[in-house]
Amino acid sequence: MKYVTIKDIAKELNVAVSTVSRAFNDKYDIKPETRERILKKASEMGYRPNPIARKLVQQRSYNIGIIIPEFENSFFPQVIMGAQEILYQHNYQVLIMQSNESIDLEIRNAKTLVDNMVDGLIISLSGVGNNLPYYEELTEKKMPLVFFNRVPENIEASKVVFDDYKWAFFATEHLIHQGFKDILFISGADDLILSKNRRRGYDDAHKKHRIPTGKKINCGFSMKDGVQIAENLISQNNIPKAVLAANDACAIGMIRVFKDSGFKIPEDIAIVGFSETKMAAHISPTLTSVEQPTYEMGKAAAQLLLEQLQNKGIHIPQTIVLNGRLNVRESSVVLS
Amino acid sequence: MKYVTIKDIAKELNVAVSTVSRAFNDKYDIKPETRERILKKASEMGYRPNPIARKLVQQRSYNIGIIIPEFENSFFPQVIMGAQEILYQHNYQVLIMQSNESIDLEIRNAKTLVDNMVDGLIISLSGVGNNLPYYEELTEKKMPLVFFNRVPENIEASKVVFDDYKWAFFATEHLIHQGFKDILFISGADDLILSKNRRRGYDDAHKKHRIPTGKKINCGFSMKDGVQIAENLISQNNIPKAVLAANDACAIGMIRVFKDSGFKIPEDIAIVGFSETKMAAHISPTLTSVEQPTYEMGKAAAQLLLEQLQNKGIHIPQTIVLNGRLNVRESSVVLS
DNA sequence: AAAGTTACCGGAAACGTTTCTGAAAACGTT
DNA sequence: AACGTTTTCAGAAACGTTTCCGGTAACTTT
Repeated sequence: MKYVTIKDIAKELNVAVSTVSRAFNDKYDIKPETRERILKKASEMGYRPNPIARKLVQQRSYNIGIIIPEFENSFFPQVIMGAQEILYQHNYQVLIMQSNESIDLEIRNAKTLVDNMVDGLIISLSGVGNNLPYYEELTEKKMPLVFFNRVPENIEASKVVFDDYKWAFFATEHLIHQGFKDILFISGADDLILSKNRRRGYDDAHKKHRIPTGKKINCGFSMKDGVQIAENLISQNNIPKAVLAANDACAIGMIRVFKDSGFKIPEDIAIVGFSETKMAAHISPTLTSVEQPTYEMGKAAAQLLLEQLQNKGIHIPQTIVLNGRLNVRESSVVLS
Repeated sequence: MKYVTIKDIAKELNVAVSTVSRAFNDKYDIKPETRERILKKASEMGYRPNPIARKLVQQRSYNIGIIIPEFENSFFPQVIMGAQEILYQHNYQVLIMQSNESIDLEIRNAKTLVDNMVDGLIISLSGVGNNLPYYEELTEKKMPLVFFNRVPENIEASKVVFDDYKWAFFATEHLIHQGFKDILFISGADDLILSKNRRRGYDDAHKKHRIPTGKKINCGFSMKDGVQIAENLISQNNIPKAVLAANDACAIGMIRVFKDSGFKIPEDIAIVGFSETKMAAHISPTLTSVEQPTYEMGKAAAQLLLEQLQNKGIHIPQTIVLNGRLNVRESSVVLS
């Protein structure tokens, strides 16, 4: 590829490169006529400024990096759309990288983005481990950082989270109200705050209603995980009365296995999902699920980042907690 | 952010910057000992090479841009995963941008990526329009380009496509075999080759079995589109016996509307989807759908791009056609 | 021991910008 | 007409690399 540069224009018009540069950055002194002349010639020649060169001298890129664990579930894509909407409005470009649920890849992604001089980073963790020291380092170096959804516990950075405690509590209580006693709790890796909060919600709902809690299992957030767990339960002949699943994908995986094995849902086993996907309303039985404001989450994260970008230096980490909703459907309601 | 540079290392060790550079690019002459010395010091100081500076001088970035129309359906994310796998192996980074089904945004995305000196571009079109001249321009300027899935017709570039003709034909024939006559055809915008091919397949299947074709409708690829169409059909009281939908999202949207309105599927209306998603097997009724090798598509696109990157200059555009499979499920089979 | 090779490294230019410094030109003031 | 101000621009340094060119020192060869 051959690019037209500022020098080409300068030569063509017998002006200095600095003058051409000024024409494009109207904050400097330049006669309106020469400015017009340059802009006209530039567009004739098909000139486009080279952001790489600009980054190098300005030491900033107008790029924001977003790192997500996966994009098989529509959750993260939706968050990204929300963030993009806000960031585009402020002339930031968005670079997306996905870590495939691997902490190592996550760090590599973060480093590549930092090396490429992104002005800030929006991150959802693939897990908790040796990535945290690196993020500590970044905050010390004043790199603007916002975590969302899967956030670390002890890092001083802005965060956008969902009120997992509250809605795990409500979802559990809903199952209890429906008369279910032996409720299996499934959540993501134990070191995610998200999992801890849900677990507390689950526990407290049981406490409130003075019934003993059921079994607890950690797993990932994919359909495969749900399938795996359901198969294990069946082979151990240890079937709970109800399940609070890690997310919809997990729930749907379980539903399929149980249905295939002849269990009736919700009569034999009730199921509640999390992070409602579009599918919840379409599968059979329709799935009760906790709905999360994905789009809003992206917007909020972007806004927190913009704040940091604007007040360079002084920055008080904030945590925004978003509310949700429990959509009750067939998978958890026994008509009697 | 303060970065450690090659100069800092040079000063620290009393060597020239060129020597430090050589230490990192082992193709040059450098004494193994000094090389070790430099590498050791560099890692002590936490040096990381600045890709921006490197891009500027090398006029290449080791970045590949991928542009997709949307990522609500899992189709595109899966393709990306496939492409990433190959590209990572060859030390390329992947930058993902999504056009939100807008041609204008698509061009803006392409331009941003080109400005950022990506070495190549993998693209799936949001539509056909004034984006094509720009892609023509890019091919003339020797920018390596690979289109996939939604590809342009008259551009000399490598392409990876699905055998839409064949599988639209088979899917239609399947419906005919099941005894359905009045088959509605739904596909994406008419200017996509993909739509034309499917339409031909649909037409030819009818020709083969000597029955007249049904109505044809163009729409987008989202669930909303399916909902919209189904509602229209119902309000016009013009219900076909079967539907070949643009994709699973569209099919699922229709299924919901029809079910809510009291229609029985497949008895009252049979439905076949396209680009099978994970959901096909989980909704009720389970959805007959044409399965596409998404992951393979990404890999193939990446490989075609790598070829271009390697044989700089001479490059014969290739088109890879991938095969698929029809997964027959409840939504199209009437048990009698 | 002189000449020719080779191994290693320093210096500097280059990539395409921005931005600082200072100078010329135009203008206004007395 | 001399001076001060303002406007407009040219020149050059800088950002962090790579890479070309040339030079010195060491080693081979005769």
